Amino acid sequence: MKLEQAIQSTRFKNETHKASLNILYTAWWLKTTMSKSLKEYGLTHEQYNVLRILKGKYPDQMCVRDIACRMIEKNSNVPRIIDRLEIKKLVVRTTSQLDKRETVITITAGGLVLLQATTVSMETLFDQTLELSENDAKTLNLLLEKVREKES
Amino acid sequence: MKLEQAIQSTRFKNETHKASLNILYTAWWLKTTMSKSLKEYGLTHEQYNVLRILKGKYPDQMCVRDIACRMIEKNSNVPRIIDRLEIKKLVVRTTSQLDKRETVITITAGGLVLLQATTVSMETLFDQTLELSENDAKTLNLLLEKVREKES
DNA sequence: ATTAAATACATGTATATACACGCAAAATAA
DNA sequence: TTATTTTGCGTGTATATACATGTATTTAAT
Repeated sequence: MKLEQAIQSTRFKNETHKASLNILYTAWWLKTTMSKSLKEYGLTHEQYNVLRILKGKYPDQMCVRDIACRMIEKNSNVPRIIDRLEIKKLVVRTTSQLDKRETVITITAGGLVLLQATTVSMETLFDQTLELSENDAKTLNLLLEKVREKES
Repeated sequence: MKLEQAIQSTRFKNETHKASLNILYTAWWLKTTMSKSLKEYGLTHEQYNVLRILKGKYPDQMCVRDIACRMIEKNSNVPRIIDRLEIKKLVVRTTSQLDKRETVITITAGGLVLLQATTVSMETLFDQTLELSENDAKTLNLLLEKVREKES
């Protein structure tokens, strides 16, 4: 679907303005599409992101700050996402003995199993849903980084 | 900043996978950047979106459903966003006489003035922050629509 | 005409986002 | 060593997101 149909608007100041709305809309669409699959595993988008980050360092533990700075959405309230993962026994919280201010998080065996299944489902989704050639994707990545060039 | 630095990850399955994360991160960045400016006017991202939609039809009124289907994020809870705009006297709610189920919304004179100032600020932000040529933006728009080709 | 179904909106719940504040521990300065 | 600042995390508040449910009104079916 074209952006014009999606948000029922045809008046854009210029192509850059349209691109901004297009990025926001595409991200919403992508998040929604992913969330539908994640729901089958009882995970939210943010919970999945935290589990993936933990797996990236596994079997090492990570503190909350390290997880937070790797999140896609930087203002995520990581302690509260961990609360929910802990209730589901997907991660374990411990106080660091080296620095007692730090809470260190470990993904559990159950967390790893669930994550593995979920990741397969996500990769299938990307392969089957995103109609991008490797070259198109490369161009897209370059352009998105241009958008953020003046990143603060 | 490159995506790799932003989310401190270098392991992407392929360029398409990286592009997905890049879209999500860029949208977050864009929303955050806009929100900083919007805050000066006491508006959130979603409130600004609703006001712009209302102005697009002004002086006509719009019902909640019409506003909702024009939102960038489709699952927005429009009645509650309108609650907050109404408190700030930026919009007025009335029950439609033609169909008493419908609530019709009108942007107020105050709403129009605030929106005008905010829109100028947003356009300045786009012009000064987004480093995209008209051609780059066009390519980006094409690629994003390719991403959503299999939109449900 | 009466009943059933659909529609438009409001409201409730759980989670997330954005941001502020507070506490305890650690690092630094005096 | 003591005092000050910084850091890491938890928690609180307002708003938003995602979804389910409730209520009134309209439309359609019988």
